[in-house]
Amino acid sequence: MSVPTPALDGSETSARESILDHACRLFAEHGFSGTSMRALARAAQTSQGLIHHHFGTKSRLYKAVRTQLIERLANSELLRPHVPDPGLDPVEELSEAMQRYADFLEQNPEFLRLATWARLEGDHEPWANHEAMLSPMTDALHALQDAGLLRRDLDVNLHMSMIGGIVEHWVAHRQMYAASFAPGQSLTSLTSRYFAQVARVIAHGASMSPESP
Amino acid sequence: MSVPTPALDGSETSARESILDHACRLFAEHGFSGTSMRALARAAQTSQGLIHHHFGTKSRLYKAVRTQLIERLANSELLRPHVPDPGLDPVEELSEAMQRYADFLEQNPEFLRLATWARLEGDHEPWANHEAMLSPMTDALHALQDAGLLRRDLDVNLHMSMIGGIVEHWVAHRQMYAASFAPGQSLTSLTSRYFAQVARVIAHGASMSPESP
DNA sequence: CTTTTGACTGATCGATCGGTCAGTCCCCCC
DNA sequence: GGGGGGACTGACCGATCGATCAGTCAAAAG
Repeated sequence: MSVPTPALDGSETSARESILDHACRLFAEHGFSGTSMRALARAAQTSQGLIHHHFGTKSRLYKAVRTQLIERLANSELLRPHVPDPGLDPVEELSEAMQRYADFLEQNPEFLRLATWARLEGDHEPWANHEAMLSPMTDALHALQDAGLLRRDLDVNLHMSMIGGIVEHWVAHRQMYAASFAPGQSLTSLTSRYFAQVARVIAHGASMSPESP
Repeated sequence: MSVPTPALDGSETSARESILDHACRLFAEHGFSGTSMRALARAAQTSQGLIHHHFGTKSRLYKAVRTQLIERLANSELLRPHVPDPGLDPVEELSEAMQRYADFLEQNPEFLRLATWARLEGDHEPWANHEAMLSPMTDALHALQDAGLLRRDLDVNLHMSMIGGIVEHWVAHRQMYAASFAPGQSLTSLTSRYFAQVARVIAHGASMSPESP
């Protein structure tokens, strides 16, 4: 157990970590049943037996990949408390929050893909502690309600689901959308245009409306 | 070619159609690489050789499934022009439009799943004629803009992407969301609550605002 | 009748799958 | 020096993969 070949001051990646990284990439790319242990061994430049030596079965390796990914998320700056710029417009604030989430998903593309594979493949294992992950965001929305910046007749959980869904859906489908109605255009500029418009609509629609029913 | 065993007045499904239907179900359930020809033959109560006799390779069968699904979509009531209820509030109108889309996706669960599998598996074949599919909806949104019911500074394509993304994301993730923050609650009632709230926010935020910038 | 055509089956192919295992190597401890 | 333990390899196992093929059978064509 413990660290295999006590790690050369951690500067060099061990074979175990290399396997884990390549497994993450391949599982995200081709899914569980689409990734073979032989292909993984070839990618990680090791033998197939060594993978079983370190992780046992393919399913256990898959769980190890998921566990590592959850840890990466827990330590990411995405979940660190965010101090909002006080001089920022609520619309810009929402737009930048969505952009931050989108940036994280872009820079960690395995996240969305692996979560989607898992959902399709009926993997109902605990992917992450959703409540702990989302609670800071729900707290922030509740604070907005208390501050009179968010309509009180809105269910915070549903509102957060909507915003998160918009971001995830865009990141997953942006290439298709860009090719469909903005060919040749920069993907990042289209993305910022998208979030700016979405934030404008949502922030206006969800703010304390001047016309109360 | 033509019809295998001229079809008993079409009342009984031929073996070929049975294979196609079961293939659609299995591909949607387990994906392309997760579905074996043997499992399909077992499900369709036929032999593996017959599948190859009718469809050639597994890939060709997959394409046949997709083609059949596209035809089903083209003939569905979803793409038939919808006459809006003139006495309906814009918020209710939007809410019901989203609910209609969600109902279609619920009643044809293979659609969303197969499209998601295809996207993950890097299937860049033409899934459907997107422009033809979405043009009636973009036309409707343009009409709303001309009628002064939709802000003119909104890109119609982006707005439609947002609404469609919200619906698709909800249908795909509703069980997870329901289990997360509404356990034991009816899924349909939560869904209608969700679309009602989302429509309220979007319709207010996207309508000609009393406060113009 | 005979011939032909196409749906259909079951056995079988080579390749690849996940997983196992004996054996080698090398570092560490006594 | 010697022995124990974990990293690591390559050959190998039975099972399953997609695909093929000879052959059966019934209906249509001649």
